[in-house]
Amino acid sequence: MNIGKAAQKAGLSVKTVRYYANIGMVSPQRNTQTSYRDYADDDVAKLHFIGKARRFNFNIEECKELLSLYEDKNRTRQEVKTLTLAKIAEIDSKLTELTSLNDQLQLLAKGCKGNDRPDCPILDALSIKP
Amino acid sequence: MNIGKAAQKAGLSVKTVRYYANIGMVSPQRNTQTSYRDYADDDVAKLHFIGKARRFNFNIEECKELLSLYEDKNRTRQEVKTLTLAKIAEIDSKLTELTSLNDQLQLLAKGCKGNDRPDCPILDALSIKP
DNA sequence: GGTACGGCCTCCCCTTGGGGGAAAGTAAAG
DNA sequence: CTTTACTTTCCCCCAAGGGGAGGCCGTACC
Repeated sequence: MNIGKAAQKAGLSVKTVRYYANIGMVSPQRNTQTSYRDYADDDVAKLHFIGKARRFNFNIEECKELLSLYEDKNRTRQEVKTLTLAKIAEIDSKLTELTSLNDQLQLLAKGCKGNDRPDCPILDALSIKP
Repeated sequence: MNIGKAAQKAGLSVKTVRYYANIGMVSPQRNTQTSYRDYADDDVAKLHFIGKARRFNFNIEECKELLSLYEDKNRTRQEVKTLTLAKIAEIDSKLTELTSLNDQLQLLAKGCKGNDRPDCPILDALSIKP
């Protein structure tokens, strides 16, 4: 099937699917006459897999790894689990950082009356030297 | 003072400070002979302010707004507080998203024994169509 | 006076993960 | 046959700088 259909089936944009082809992540056959990309069901399954992994915050490089594990019948669960645990740790650290940021901003906002006076404790806080 | 000293005082890299000058966020005087940038204490204070706001996850455009409020003696607290609350909401939504992601990955990892068997519930989950 | 070293300048390419759009070929429908 | 929709390649764009080349500038040292 053509790229438009494949993209639609996989729930991705045509641009995205073409990008994945360009970086060699999902390489469809080519129609020798028109040079249109020709996606097999198997390709669409891969695209779908990648889309889901991306939504799980795996980046392109990690998606490539997962995909090669997905295609490798000799893979072990260990390899996949390691990648997943690393991703969890990464998200955890991001969560910690954002939570702390949120707390600090909440404190700032709380200290500010939000009226039309020109003095502002938020700006003051941003001005203080470390 | 030269850019190196200014960057050091503000806790930023020289590249970053030069970038801020290029986009017109902090525009130092120029030495007419050497064309070296010449940072006043006031410029350094602004750089410092920006650095802190960036660490609070404000992006460049938002930093520009905050900076203009910072420099505007007629500003109101309301404007600053509005920006801050918007940033809090943004971070909140990111937190929600990441938390949900984390939960789902935890579930996947828990369902996987992580041994050397080739079948893998994580990959299976990524393969399921929506 | 020369020279070695470090700081500064501009300019250009690189990053992530695609988006937007132009120019041109192709397919399907009226 | 013409219009419209789809596809192709190609190029530029985003944020927020990082890395490095090639060329001035200034100073410390011999």
